[in-house]
Amino acid sequence: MRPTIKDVSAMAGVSTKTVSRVLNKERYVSEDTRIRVEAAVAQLNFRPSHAARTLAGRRSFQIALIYDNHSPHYIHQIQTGVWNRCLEEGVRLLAQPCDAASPTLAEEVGGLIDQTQVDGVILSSPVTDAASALDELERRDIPYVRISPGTEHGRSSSVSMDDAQAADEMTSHLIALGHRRIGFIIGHSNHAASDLRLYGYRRALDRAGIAFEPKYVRPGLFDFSSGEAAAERLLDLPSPPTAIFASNDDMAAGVLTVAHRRGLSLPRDLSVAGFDDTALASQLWPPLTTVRQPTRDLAYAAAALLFEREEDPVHRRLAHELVIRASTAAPPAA
Amino acid sequence: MRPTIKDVSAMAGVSTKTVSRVLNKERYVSEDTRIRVEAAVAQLNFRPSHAARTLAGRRSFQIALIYDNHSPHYIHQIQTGVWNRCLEEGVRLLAQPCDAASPTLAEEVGGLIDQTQVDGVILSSPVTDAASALDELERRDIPYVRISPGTEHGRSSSVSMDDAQAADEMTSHLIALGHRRIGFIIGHSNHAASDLRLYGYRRALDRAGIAFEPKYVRPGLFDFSSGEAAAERLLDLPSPPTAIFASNDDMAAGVLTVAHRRGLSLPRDLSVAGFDDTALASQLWPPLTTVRQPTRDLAYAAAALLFEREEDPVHRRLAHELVIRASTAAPPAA
DNA sequence: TTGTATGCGTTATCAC
DNA sequence: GTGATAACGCATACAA
Repeated sequence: MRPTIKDVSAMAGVSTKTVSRVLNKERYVSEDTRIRVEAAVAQLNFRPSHAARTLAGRRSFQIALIYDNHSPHYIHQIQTGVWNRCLEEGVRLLAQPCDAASPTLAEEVGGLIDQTQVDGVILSSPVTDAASALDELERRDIPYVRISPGTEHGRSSSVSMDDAQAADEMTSHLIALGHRRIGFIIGHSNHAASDLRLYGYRRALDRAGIAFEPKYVRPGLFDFSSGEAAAERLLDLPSPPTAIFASNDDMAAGVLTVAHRRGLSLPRDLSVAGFDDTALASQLWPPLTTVRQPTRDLAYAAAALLFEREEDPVHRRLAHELVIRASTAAPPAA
Repeated sequence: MRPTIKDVSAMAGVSTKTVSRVLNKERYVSEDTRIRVEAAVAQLNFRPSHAARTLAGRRSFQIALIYDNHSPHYIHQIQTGVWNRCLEEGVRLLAQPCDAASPTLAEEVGGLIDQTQVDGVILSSPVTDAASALDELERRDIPYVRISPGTEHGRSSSVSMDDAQAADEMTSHLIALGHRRIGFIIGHSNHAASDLRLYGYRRALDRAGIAFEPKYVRPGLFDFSSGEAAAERLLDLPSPPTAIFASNDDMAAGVLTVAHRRGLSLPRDLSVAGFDDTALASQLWPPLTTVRQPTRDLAYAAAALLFEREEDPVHRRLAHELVIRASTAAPPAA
């Protein structure tokens, strides 16, 4: 049989309450008894039952990570970051994939909380913006943190990077190389980051005194084929761009494919840049110039916020990092 | 306050035990009372507490997925497959990343079981082969299923694809195209699939009457750079291969990169094939010829096995599917 | 600093 | 078919 607190208390010669005190690191336990209890715990290889603790106390030692994202890499980064913090905290992680657009999302979230009584919830984009789900969490008064929310930044604790600034820097980098006709492929409209990245692109052009030309901007869906389609349109223009900046790397891969098909030599004939959303960049040929995103760190920070229950309702980590790789070059002399 | 069974029983005018019976779909409940109870449950939006059920009963309505794999895509497929089955079963999924080589793995697994009392465990490769972890599971007599185990296939229920057959078919395909000098890059030695794939390659050569040449076979580590290194060596040979078959797509991407660097025109000068382990294939240029793997389906089947508690101790799903894309071609006339 | 009595929300046992 | 009552393993309130 699994040992219980009773077994431990018997072996240590104290009451169960005292064992409980030691387990929960409460104060008012003499050094001496603490050591005896810990010895008994180790000897019996005792591990408290989460179920019993949940039922009797107010903690379940579990949190849930709710996500809906099509990029395995993104999810993996998020999970890893959150998990690392959970490990430090001795808390288990419940994986909760979902459809952010589902009409039953709120009910699913409510059910999750009621059944599991998790101590907190982490939402990753784009579930961050499902208002009905947030309502449900708040109704139950359960702590939650959002990663890269697109709306209502003030509504809860959240972490995010500065997408506009990152896009601005990448665009500025391309301008510094001599590019003047810079194509841009927008991300999926359900991600707020898409707008911010476009804004950063425009801001950099403005500052450099380059006119914004709508024809150089194409919509995309964050996937490979929309990147292909956008690239076809851009390269068909009478005076095509000498550089294309895609809002993520799946789309950038689409751009590369089109360039290859057209026999363009990269990066001589065309520079391709992108956000490294899925870590695909280094495996493409040529390797992409990308904005590397600190997704894992953001996720870790989100979990940290959850456990620390910081008072500050809005805690934004503005993090970005520009990584320049080999595939950008000055535009052709022409 | 959250409603409890008591609230439901009061509203339905029955005892708590009867409510419990309905909740657990036990027999011996009259149609009439069942309907009344279900109405009360719906009305109150009642959801039983997992913690209480775990404590009182013998089920926790949670299973754990233990994994250690560096490929986000692989993990994502596994999680998705398992999750889908859990959803049907009304069971929650605990994510448990780990280091399969850690000396404390067994202890971690034991702790997981003791604390959470999960109803079952799913292990994905390569954690499937950590004997100490399996010992721990068996000591606690908890059901578990392994996905693509490398060793001791008879030890537990497991699901896996037929790697040898798949590699055989791909190799045969290349031979049918006219290739005679076919390079092969082996996978990481800690994955049993690596050996099986090599075996399938050899078997196809044998059947076609082509001599096995060790110089055409290079070791790899399932990552991009080991694929690069192997390709360099293969293409440096006096009479280099006209096709290279890599044991996964990360390595195949490395091969492509080397080919591009050397100015080879693909697939005219070189055919490249691989196992589609990370779903990278379609995003490379040119797209790879790959063996597509039914990872998600395997994971779903694993979870199904867990819930069905099939008697058959060894249940191998032999599944594979060969997908031919545009990038293989007959070898150069030379 | 430590111990005792009580209850968390559900299932199990055994009676009716 | 249904219900009373005792667990389950721990934390809480309160007492000592």
